[in-house]
Amino acid sequence: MNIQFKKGVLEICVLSVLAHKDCYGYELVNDISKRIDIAEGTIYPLLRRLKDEGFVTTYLQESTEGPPRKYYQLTDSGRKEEHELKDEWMRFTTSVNALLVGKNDAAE
Amino acid sequence: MNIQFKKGVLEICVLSVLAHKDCYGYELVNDISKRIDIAEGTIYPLLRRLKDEGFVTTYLQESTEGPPRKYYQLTDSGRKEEHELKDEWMRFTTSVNALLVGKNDAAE
DNA sequence: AGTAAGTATCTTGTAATGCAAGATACCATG
DNA sequence: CATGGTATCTTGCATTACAAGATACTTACT
Repeated sequence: MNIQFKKGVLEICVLSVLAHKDCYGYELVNDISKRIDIAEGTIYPLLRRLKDEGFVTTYLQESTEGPPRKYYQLTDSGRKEEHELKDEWMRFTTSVNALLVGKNDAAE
Repeated sequence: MNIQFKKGVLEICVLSVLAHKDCYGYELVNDISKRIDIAEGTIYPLLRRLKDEGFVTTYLQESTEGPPRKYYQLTDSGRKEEHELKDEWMRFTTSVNALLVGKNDAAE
């Protein structure tokens, strides 16, 4: 899969999944990987950025299956960001698709 | 507009426009800019890459409106690449959109 | 005890690409 | 001769995804 396509998009995917339920990093990797390849080396720095920017908060929860899990939860700001990014993504893909099908009138 | 979204996508846009007609760089910037912002500092290095990879060839043509124009023309390899990248882009956006609307059954 | 495998988090360094800003140069108009 | 539109190109920076590895907890097998 083209790595470049994912730039910026994985962030929306993470926010979108978190909009439905709190998740820990490892869980996000598994959930998102069903549709789009994503590596652990990608998700953890991304989650740190989201936290630094105030889009998520975290809480620890013990697990019987391994070390404690760090759950990520959307803030109000995160919910807003998720909405705005999704809108922007839709507008962007619409523009790109219009270009790709050649509806570029213009050229007389 | 989110710069990250464009990563890898502008390449398809350029190939797609060139699939319809030969263009020079400045013309590509103007054509594509109608739908998606693209800077000259982006297009020229991109066109150089496409040429280095054998996806396009070039020829010069004089202009009465300024310096000579360097036209870019798709090769067979370029046409193939355009087709493959477009397919990959369609598959990618389909996957992302499925994730964004939350059809992630899985979570029981 | 020791080892392996699954679960879970995190860091470091590298690669790729878009952009701002600038340099260069041709042509027309004032 | 200065300005602005046309046209090409380069340098250095910012961002993001990833491979590869380190760490550590739990279970299960030997």
